[in-house]
Amino acid sequence: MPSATVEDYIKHIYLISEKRASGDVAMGQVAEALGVVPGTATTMVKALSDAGLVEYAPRVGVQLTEPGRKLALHVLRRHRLIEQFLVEVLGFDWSEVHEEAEQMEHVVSDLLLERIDLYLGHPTEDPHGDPIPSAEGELIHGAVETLMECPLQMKVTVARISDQDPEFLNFIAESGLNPGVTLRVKARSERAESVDIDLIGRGHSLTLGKGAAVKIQVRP
Amino acid sequence: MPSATVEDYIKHIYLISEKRASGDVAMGQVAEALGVVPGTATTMVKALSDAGLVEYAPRVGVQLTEPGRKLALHVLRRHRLIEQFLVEVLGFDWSEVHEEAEQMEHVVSDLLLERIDLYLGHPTEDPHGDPIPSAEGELIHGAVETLMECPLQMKVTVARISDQDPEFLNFIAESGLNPGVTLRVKARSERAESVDIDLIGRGHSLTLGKGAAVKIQVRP
DNA sequence: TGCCTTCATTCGCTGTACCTAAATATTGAT
DNA sequence: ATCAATATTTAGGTACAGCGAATGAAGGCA
Repeated sequence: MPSATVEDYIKHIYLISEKRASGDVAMGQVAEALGVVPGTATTMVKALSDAGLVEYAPRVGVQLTEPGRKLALHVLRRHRLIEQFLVEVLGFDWSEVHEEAEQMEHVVSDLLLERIDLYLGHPTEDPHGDPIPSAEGELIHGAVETLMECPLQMKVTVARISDQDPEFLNFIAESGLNPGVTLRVKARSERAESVDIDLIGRGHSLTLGKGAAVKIQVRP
Repeated sequence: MPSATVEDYIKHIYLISEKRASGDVAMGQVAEALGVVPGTATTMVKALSDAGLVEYAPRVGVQLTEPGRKLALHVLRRHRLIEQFLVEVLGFDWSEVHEEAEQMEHVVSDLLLERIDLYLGHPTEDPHGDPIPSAEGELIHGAVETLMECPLQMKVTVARISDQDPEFLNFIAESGLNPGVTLRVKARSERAESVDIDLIGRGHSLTLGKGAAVKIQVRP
């Protein structure tokens, strides 16, 4: 069984490459995501390569192999199902479940995971709107755009908040921007790096900076 | 925060000394319980001693200090609440929860633990009848006797099964000896090392060997 | 009494995962 | 085309938790 460290590396490499869309993930990114110095990441990634979980090209970057991708999705499934369970069943706030799930994802057995999945009725998304991979390693992620990209004036629904920082998530909740809420982007200013949005139903509007807006993903 | 290894050592030292009632726990027992070679146990116990969790007398044995006892009870609380949760909420069989809890007990936060406790309505016993220590480190264990000690013919209730082996627990369940069941010891044979018991209500009786009988604890 | 078995301890070594510091390669700017 | 800044790799070192073998103490028994 892979160690918790190996699972963390694979998971983060997956998450970065999912975001960046380009083939290779730079070692600097890996080190940064894992909170280790670059040298540590290099050593570890070489070990992952020996284990057949990644393909590693020195001074170019790293890329998951098929077994690596399978493992990443499995870890993500554990993480997201745990988060959903903590919120739905044990009354946790969505802003406080990430750290807890981060620990638990490395110890829950497949048996427990499937019981959780069953108990929750096979959910497809976690509390942040992130898709939950199936037990077979399939992942259906609806086409989403950030608030910086979506068409102006169109009625859209918040699908996903791509950040796990409790502070930020609390801010989102206080602003009424939880997944499921519908809104419209009224205006966008490139030079001010801000967007004006209108919360439909709620009748009030607010302005977000670019940094926050790119973390909020919506679908039509 | 203590490592999972430290928690395991402290927990097992507590469990052994609880059973044996004598002051010191021999190093051999510790090594055996942890599944390590004696040398490893010696090294680790010395480290625990430096950390103030145990009192260690070379060639005599080891004993928990007050902080050590606190930690042991805290770990046991985690373990037993998790077991109870898995059985009560997620429909696990009591014979299959031990291994799962063994892993989870090292990662659940205090916050999560108290939510579980609340969800279950502050249970005082786990599925095996083992008492659950309070958050403050108190442990109330009702006076119990094994089937080898309790008075003959007296109506007693199964309180606790002191074994975590799934095979044995399945046997207990199949025999209808789960905690809560009432029975009467009809006869005991010292030379055959066996006891005849009568399941009250169920109307049928069975014979157990000493090895099994000492693991079944009852109260009047 | 002295030996022998049992149990415990010490010692040297392994693997994992991390670090710092130094060396080297790449890239972008002049 | 060269050089400075940035990124990456190598080298050497630490802590933890384990193993196996050699060594040491303690009690039982001839």
